[in-house]
Amino acid sequence: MRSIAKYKLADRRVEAGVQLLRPGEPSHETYELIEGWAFQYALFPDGRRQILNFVLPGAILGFHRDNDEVLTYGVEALTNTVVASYRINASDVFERDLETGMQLLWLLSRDLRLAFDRLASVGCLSAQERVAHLLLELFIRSRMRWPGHQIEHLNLPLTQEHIGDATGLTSVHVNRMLRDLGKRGILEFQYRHLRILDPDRLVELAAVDPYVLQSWIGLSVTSADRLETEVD
Amino acid sequence: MRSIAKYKLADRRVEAGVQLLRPGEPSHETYELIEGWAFQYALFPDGRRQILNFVLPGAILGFHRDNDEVLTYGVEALTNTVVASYRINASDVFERDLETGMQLLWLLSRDLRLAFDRLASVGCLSAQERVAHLLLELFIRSRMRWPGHQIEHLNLPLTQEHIGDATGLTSVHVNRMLRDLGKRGILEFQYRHLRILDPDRLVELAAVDPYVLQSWIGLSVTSADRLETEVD
DNA sequence: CGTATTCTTGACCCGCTTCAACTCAAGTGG
DNA sequence: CCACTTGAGTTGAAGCGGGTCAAGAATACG
Repeated sequence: MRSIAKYKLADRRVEAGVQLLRPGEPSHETYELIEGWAFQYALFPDGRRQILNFVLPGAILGFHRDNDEVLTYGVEALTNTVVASYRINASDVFERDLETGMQLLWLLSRDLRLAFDRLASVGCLSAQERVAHLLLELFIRSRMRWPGHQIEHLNLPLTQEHIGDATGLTSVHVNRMLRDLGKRGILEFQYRHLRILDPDRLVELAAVDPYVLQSWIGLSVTSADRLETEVD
Repeated sequence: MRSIAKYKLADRRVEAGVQLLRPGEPSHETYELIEGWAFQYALFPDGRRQILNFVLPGAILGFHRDNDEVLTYGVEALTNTVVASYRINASDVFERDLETGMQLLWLLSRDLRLAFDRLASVGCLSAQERVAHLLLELFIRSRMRWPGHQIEHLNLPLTQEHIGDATGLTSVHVNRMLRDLGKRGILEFQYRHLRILDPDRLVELAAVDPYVLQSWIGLSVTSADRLETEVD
């Protein structure tokens, strides 16, 4: 993220559970997630919540064309995180700076893909398939982001309630599905710790098209590469 | 769409029901929808289909960063349409052309919002609310696009099966919900013809946050404005 | 330690699906 | 002009997947 760094204001530590952005507020600030996990969500009047996307480092949050645009969804820190603030909007970017624009375009197109995948999952699949689908997605994105860790073994900072809110299920039923998946020897998820037992059956159960899978891997790899340049 | 016009190859007539882009194929061509309706969809091995987005004129379809990228979703013409073909990719755009890049960024961010809205709807709402939500969205987008027509009266080229595939319901149950909505005096939808009977109750039933509604209106208006420049 | 989340499990219930039959409109060709 | 076809809409009956409610167990945390 070399190019966007020009617009940087400050780094900030944000604790788990804190609302980075709230729906209904005007978005004056644009954030980049530097460290940790967060998620974007939509809220309904009756209190129901839909998790729209889980956010890993490198993502840009709250970017809009106009600074006084009102946010229609929120962002909450899932773990303790570090975020960078920027003062930036679309006109700034494109008048001055191609590289940044291209990065934003790439990030947006990745998020759109992920949104489409989850929409397809929630709209078409059974409860068990949806849970499998989500965990597979997070496993792959996380693995590509931090390739150093042990195979088929991963810490996911999620409660079963988060999984429920992301898949359109109740946490009670998520629990049953996780238990089933364990009994069937496909995956285990306990104490925020995911272990893939049978990758092939997981991919099949999650009804993930080979091309979709490839695109997840591809986009995550590219994302990591891209972020490497951030260090220098 | 003045700036993107440089990359234009040809206009093409496409009949209703034709697949503009198929999942699994490499995407050599980028299209702009000029006239008519289309929709983007994901397909599962067992034949289930999720409609991801309904596409109105002005949208860019099949745009990717690499020309040999494989498509993970398809596009089908809903009515007879006219599309323009372009030979273009991300590197082209940004190395040469800011204005086009900005348009693409804007279109992508609009599509992401719509995807998030539908995801929230499918994940959280009841069958009746989902149907109301979808029809309200299409009503507003269509109305903003073609503002000339009669109030609260609109032609939507959808079957109940399309509504079902977009909302994650069966067409049978969509039928029952439409019937209910009619009896309750909220809206009528028959013979591809939508009539809003009680806008206020519709907005409330669809659980559309005022800010979301505002953003739909805002983005559609802006879209129309933007597209106006296409003519000159 | 005690307290608060989170997880787990069972019993019951309801919204939506499934299956199936029938209606209705719009062609199409003899 | 009517018989046949085809796709969409309509309605009912029965079953099931997932929700709801509730109570208890496990784990994290101060």
